[in-house]
Amino acid sequence: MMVESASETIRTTPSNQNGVSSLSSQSDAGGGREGGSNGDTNGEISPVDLLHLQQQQALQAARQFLLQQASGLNSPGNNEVKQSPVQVPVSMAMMSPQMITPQQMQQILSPPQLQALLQQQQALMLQQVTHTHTRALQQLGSKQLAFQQQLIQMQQLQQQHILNLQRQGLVPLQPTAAMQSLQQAMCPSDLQQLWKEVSGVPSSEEALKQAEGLDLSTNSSNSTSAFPKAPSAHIPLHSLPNGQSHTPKRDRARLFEWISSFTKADSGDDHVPLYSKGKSPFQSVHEEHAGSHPLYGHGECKWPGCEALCEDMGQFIKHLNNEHALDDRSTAQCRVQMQVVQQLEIQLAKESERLQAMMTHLHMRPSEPKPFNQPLNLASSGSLLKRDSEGPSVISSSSLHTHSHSHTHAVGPIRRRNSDKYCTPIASELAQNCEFYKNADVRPPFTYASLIRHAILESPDRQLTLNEIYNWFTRKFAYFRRNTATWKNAVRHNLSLHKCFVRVENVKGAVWTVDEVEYQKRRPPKMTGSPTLVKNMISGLGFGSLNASYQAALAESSLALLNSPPLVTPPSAASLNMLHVGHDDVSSTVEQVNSNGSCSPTLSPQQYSHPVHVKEEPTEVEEDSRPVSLLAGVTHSLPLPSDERDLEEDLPTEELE
DNA sequence: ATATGTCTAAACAATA
DNA sequence: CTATTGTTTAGACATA
Repeated sequence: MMVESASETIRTTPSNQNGVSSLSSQSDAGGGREGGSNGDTNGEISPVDLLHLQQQQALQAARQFLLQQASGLNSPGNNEVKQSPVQVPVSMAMMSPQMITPQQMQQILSPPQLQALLQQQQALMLQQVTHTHTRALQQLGSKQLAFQQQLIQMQQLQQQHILNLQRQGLVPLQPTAAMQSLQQAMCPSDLQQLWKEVSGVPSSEEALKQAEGLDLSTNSSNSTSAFPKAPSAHIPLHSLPNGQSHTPKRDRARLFEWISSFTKADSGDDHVPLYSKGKSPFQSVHEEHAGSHPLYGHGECKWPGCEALCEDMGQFIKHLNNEHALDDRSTAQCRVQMQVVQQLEIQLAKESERLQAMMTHLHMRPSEPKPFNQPLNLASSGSLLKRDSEGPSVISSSSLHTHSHSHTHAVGPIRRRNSDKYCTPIASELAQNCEFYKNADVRPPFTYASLIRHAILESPDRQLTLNEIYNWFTRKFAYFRRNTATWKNAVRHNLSLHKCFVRVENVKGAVWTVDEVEYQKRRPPKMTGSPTLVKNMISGLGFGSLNASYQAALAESSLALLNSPPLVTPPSAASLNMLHVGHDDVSSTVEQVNSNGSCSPTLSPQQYSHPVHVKEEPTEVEEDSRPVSLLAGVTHSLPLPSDERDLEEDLPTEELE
């Protein structure tokens, strides 16, 4: 009862900094609702309606923009503006400083590109001016109108991005009255006319569907197009040896798998709780150039910041393989692009939220389905999820796609380094994607046992009551906010079943602790790190078919592989481990080294000396001698991915929302 | 074919 | 008495 209410609280609390949760969570599975609620019934459009429509259009435009960012593809026709050479800089502008540092930026962007950024700024201003003629739009065909409108909205978004950039001091301050000028340029009557015409074209819902169709098709056809940043797909750049272009074969293979894992376009089955292998075929970067290529357009390479001229596809392919091979730089750029997309998603969410706030302020009812803020809150986006009616819900591929963008890194900066306290793969994975799991209705790729262990180890005293464990689950994972009976039973089952969980009588009741020795003993799934397996696990996280457990174990394995800190396992050894050693070998290697290197809390000497058999005879754990505190301090020296850690350094330990 | 590990479901007892 | 907590068993899956 208490638990239920707790989880309910979490569910309805805006627990992410995107702030969309609380708003969009109200949306139900109202796919059935047909638009129409825009209130343009009698040809009369209130200012509020206009506002709303405008926002919708903006969001739609943003979404399209986003899709193009994601795909890097020139959709035929109408996107000269969006696909201007300054595309990357503009996108970069949207990144928060936490996302990408100026240094990174300079590494990735050539000086000319940075300059282009400034030019973009100028160009935008010019465009804004040109749009003072929006009246003329009325004479245009409706489709053109719609497009123009999208452009306008897009520019609004871009302006905001520029603003962000300015905030970072990356761009000299310039007048950014874009929105105002735009809105001033159009008197209400203009707008009315415009919106009428626009709304005559594709409804926003239709547009959304189209967009999603595009999304999907893009996703499935371009391996480089979408970077769902599958929860565990994180390959720390620093894990690559030296920042050199030379990349050991194995690592190359790893990178390749990582990248191709993004191609997964699997539509989840219903009823399957568990992450399973991506069932989509392995789509390689090489398979997709059947005449066109998302990275090739207008005779030039569309790789962010490249623009190399290529006469034909063949030449482009050659260029692609030569210049954008699988190396650190390319991977870095991939990540950047990933973050670009994520930032766009965030922006989208913010716009959605703003819309909601505006509507609320104007005493509008929460109003009609807002397709655009759905993607950010998949856990409750009924229209995107198959759910509720059939037990465990699974994110549909489209939502997955979006989702992965929006949440994975959406909150990158907010990641809690607290979770990195323990050098386990699950810890770093959770640390990196905690927001993702918190908001996405995706089952985490870990076994119950490992989750429980993590929960316990994460607690200050390394002990939790059952209820606290429950709460941890619901707090950290949207997935565990449903079907409580099932997973709670599983939790209890695991607690009882595994020797590694030790029940300890406490003053205020019983708490559960972890016997790390037992835990380490416990599971040596001899997974021989099959690259394919790993890839599948990564790409298939959480979606698709059944079989939970093993896949979870495998997922953990793959995580161990992918997250194993390079400092601990030297490149050569790492690659060896990767392919020939069981995952636990890797992780335990890590942890052992860590413990030797005085950094692993989990395998500290204290732990080893800790009584193991408490189950039969509950031993009293002396609260004073808890090894925890002593270990906690060490965590900062973890040889973990530094670029990630830096960002988390100054954050409070636990953010509870 | 077997062992292992996991998940789910369920029955049941003890406790708050 | 009810709800929670904890234990145990059993079946299903998947892989080594």
